[in-house]
Amino acid sequence: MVDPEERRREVVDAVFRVVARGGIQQATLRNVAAEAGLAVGSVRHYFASHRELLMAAAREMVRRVDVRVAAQRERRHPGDDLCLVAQEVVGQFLPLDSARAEETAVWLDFVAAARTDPALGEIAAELHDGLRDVAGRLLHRLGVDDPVAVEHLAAVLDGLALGATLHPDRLSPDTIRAVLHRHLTQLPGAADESEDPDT
Amino acid sequence: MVDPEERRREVVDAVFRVVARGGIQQATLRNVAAEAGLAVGSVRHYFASHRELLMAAAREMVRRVDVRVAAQRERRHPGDDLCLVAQEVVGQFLPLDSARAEETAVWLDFVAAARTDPALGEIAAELHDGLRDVAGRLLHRLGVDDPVAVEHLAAVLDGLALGATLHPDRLSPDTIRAVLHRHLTQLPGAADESEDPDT
DNA sequence: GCTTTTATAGCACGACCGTGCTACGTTTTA
DNA sequence: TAAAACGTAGCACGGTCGTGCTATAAAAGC
Repeated sequence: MVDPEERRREVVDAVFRVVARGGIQQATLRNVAAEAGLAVGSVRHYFASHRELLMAAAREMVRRVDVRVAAQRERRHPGDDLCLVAQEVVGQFLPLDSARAEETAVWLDFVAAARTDPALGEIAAELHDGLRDVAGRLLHRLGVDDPVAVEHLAAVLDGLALGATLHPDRLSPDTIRAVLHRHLTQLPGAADESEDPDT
Repeated sequence: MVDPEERRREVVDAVFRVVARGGIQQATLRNVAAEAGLAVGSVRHYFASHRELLMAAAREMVRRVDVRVAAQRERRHPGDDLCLVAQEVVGQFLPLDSARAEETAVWLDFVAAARTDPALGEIAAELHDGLRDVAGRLLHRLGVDDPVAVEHLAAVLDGLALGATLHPDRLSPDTIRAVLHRHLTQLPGAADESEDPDT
């Protein structure tokens, strides 16, 4: 009758809502089941354990980011201003609207939990690698190939996400955009051509 | 004959160790008491409730950062290379050695928890304001007064702390220093800082 | 038809939690 | 010296948690 795949997604969505509202420690089976409108036993029919539920949610987070990056890659055009494109791409990871603010909040809780949870840590590492990959590709297109620059940009993105999630009143979307613009326009070697003929 | 002040500090230290090892959700009264070598009732003699214990720990975190900043301010000399001084000051907030790595890990858990805990949130806001204050003062000394630059530097610091805490194997202290150096030497409007101590 | 699998729900157990309360030496005070 | 305060410890209660297990109705397969 019901698509198991969809039920799982519904439950994972419930996890996201619960975590966004009350933190990851509130993501108990009972709370998630109530949020999803199910009984605890029903949730456990789809997720064998609490841990598995949380890992599924983490993986879904990774998937959503991947989808977003792919969509952004589709949308770009060769004639666009590279710097503007870059801002849009990295903006996908930042809480510039309420939907992404919620996602970022969940992200923060998960990565913090990942520090002391090896299983989650693996997934968090995937997330971070993905971010660095995007940053690296972006910088390469801008003519910057310094690996330090990649870490630099990644740090700015993480820092902005963290700051805006923790203190949204002091780090508005406009300020985020300003910092982003500042960072991208100050890249050295962006205008001149230090082309690498290896690719 | 024990100094109550010192007992409290010992217990708070135990909190830090427990959080660093297993995350903030492991900082239960029982775990902290065991780590401190006390009974639960004894801990509760100094901290009326679990919440109060955690808030005391958070406040102690703020205090330590303040102490560190003050100490750094003492140490600087007028003739020093401003950029190097800046790196040292700002490095006080980053996990460049194991002690600070532990502190940063605890910091991450606390600020993540602060998102959904108003009491902790207030303390976390203090922390963030302090960081921005230091960043602003530093940039001012370097001849930069752009408020966006302050947010930019603060974001880099937060991002580096987060990245190094979550993935210490991929973001080594050397890399952190490189990113920091990169950020500080690329500041626009900063006078050329190399070997000209008498300005 | 009948049987097997699936979806949903609920109960009960053991573990851990914060906390109110009491007990009992030891130190300080009057 | 008697009394009050302090430091330390522990018990017990009510609550929440994950989870093993069972029940039951609906769907799927034969």
